[in-house]
Amino acid sequence: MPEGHTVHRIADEFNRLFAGKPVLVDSPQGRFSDSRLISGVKLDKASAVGKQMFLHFDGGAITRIHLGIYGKWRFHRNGAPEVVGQVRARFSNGKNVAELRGPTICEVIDQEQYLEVLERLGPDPLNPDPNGKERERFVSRAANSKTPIGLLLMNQEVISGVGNVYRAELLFRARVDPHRPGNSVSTRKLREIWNDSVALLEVGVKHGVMITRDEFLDEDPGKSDRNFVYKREGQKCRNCSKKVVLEVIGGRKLYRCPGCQR
DNA sequence: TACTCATGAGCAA
DNA sequence: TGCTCCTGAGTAG
Repeated sequence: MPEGHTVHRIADEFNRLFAGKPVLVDSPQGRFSDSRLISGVKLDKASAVGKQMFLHFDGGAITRIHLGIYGKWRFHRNGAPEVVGQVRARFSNGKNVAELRGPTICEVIDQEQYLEVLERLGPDPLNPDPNGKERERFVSRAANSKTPIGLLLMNQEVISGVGNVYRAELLFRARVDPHRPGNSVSTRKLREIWNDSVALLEVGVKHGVMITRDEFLDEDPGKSDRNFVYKREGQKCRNCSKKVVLEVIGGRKLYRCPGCQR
């Protein structure tokens, strides 16, 4: 499930399995011809910003990967199995293998292009923010926009790493109507949303699933009990018993409680 | 087996 | 706003 927490977990796994050694890279499907530029080169480290992962290779080349809605990674820790299906890219060091399927973006870029990508991305709640500067970047961008807060949270230039599930859950937890323009939400409330996103995404990194109900933050209760409103249209709100509604905003499904989020 | 849907985002109109 | 990219899981029959 590729919201930001997944991408950070994958970057961590890449660092564990591949960092510090040469990596062989190929493209069984043939659609990642840039693989020849990095195959056999040492991987310095993997990093993640929002929903994008970057593999930094010795010599400066960087592989940028964005899973999009379909993309998936599969890791094998005991050698390379036979390729099954459409594998865009395969990373291997003899012992460990990572297979990438269906990404929106898989390309090799240079330092300059890397900085351009970072420039466009908003603050990531999962990255260190010792002085609160990243939080204030988010607050400032949201508080100066007339765009509905429900759309702002999906905009990776405003906050990176939040997707459709966390968007719905963060707004429910903050009791904010997704239709409210960003500039009508108090900065105090925006800070609360940011702080909550940090907490929830960290739980997501820990468990590998998106748990948003306080009573289950330490243990996954299973798919049907993890969330307040996401994919619960027509069911009773867990807080006020009104029925959760589903509407489409910006082409994406938005779940909210009409009782709690006025 | 066939069909529908999805955690994303760029682009044209 | 709607279309498109592209893959796989879930579901209906």
